[in-house]
Amino acid sequence: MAGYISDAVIRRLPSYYRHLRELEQEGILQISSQELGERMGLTPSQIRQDINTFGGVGRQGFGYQVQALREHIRSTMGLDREHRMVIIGAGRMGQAIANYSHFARDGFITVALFDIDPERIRKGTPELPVYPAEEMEERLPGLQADIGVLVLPADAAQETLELLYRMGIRAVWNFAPVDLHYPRDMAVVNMHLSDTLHILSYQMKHMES
Amino acid sequence: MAGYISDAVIRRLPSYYRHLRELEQEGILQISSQELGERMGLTPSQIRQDINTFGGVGRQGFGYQVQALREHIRSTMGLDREHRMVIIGAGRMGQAIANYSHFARDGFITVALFDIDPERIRKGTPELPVYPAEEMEERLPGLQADIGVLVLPADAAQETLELLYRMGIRAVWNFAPVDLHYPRDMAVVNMHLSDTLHILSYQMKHMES
DNA sequence: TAGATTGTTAATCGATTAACAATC
DNA sequence: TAGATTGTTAATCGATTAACAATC
Repeated sequence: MAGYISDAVIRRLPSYYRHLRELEQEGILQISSQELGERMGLTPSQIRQDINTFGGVGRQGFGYQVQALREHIRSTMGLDREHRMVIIGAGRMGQAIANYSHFARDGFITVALFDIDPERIRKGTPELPVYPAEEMEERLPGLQADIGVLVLPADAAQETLELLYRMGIRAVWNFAPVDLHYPRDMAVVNMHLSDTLHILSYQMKHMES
Repeated sequence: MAGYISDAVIRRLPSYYRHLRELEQEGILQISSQELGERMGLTPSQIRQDINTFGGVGRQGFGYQVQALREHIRSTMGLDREHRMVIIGAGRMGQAIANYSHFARDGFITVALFDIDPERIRKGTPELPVYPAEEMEERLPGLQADIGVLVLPADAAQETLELLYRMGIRAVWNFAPVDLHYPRDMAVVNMHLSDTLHILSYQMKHMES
């Protein structure tokens, strides 16, 4: 009976995971909330609160075991199993995502891409096939994918999400610059590239020179 | 004298901008906080609070003028001027960012890429040159760039940021999976792809099936 | 044991929501 | 004018920080 974890904490989970992985690589075995806080830019108090909400494993007087904590967060995030992605849109960005090795390291493997452009379809390889978008219905069942990645024009995103849903896919990683509507039993996270660039622009403009 | 805008509001600015642009394309001239809230998934109350903190321009009894509001947000975010980006790392992802047309539409143009791989350097074109990383110091002044985009391995990101800073660049868009340290007169936003994928994984695992 | 650091409760802070008077 | 909807103040909610007793 894992307790409720607030959204704010969930958004920090990947950061914890990343920093603990770094610590592990540096050969650091245990760390206090004080030190971890300094590295992550959080207060020690918040570190302890966070770790407790997701079932932390600290030890008074010593701190936290780096490896144990990382393993715990890893399984909390469901990274202890493999995820199979299909990418809809095989342009430069779609191909870049398909080939980005960091995802594979965490168990996210791309099993296929889809596109409407014959040129892009021709560029598929046996390991990373690019199928015609019109074959999605017939191909998806065999691919056993659980994540759909939308890397296509904004106006095609909504209908594609709906098709993925009908085909049983319940998770979408959306790179199209639109906010999608989706059923409650679906998980969607957005990767709005332009949005973060716009925030950067804002910060540049309002900098304490 | 533009008042203080909280971080929470700043993070929503791009979303306002995106939705207002959509409304404009649909030919909608004015909208109430009620309707805009429905589209954006926010309460009318929050819409009004937000718009007021960034100097909104509503009219009692009618609502907000779509175009005027969009223009206002556009200039608030500093999108009324051109930004010149240099991309450090010309792999698939770096090239995908360089060629992503949406950024250009908002005035973010890529003026050059840098890389250490001769193969990638050779693939540069006159419009999108890929220079050797070792030439950064000599080339950057002439490029007149104001944004550095880091699309390189995590262990090279920090030193590259520092080099960019020395060369006068005060804004960094970071795709490397590390948290960087930077001076207070620098703006950095992170695009941690893996982080959002991990959040998706969490949500898949904890779904109300 | 004594010292250090967690786990946890209480206090504070900030952001969101509700309510309603102002006004177009 | 009457109706609608904003602008803004007050109430609520949630997240962060502070404090300290528990305990390794």
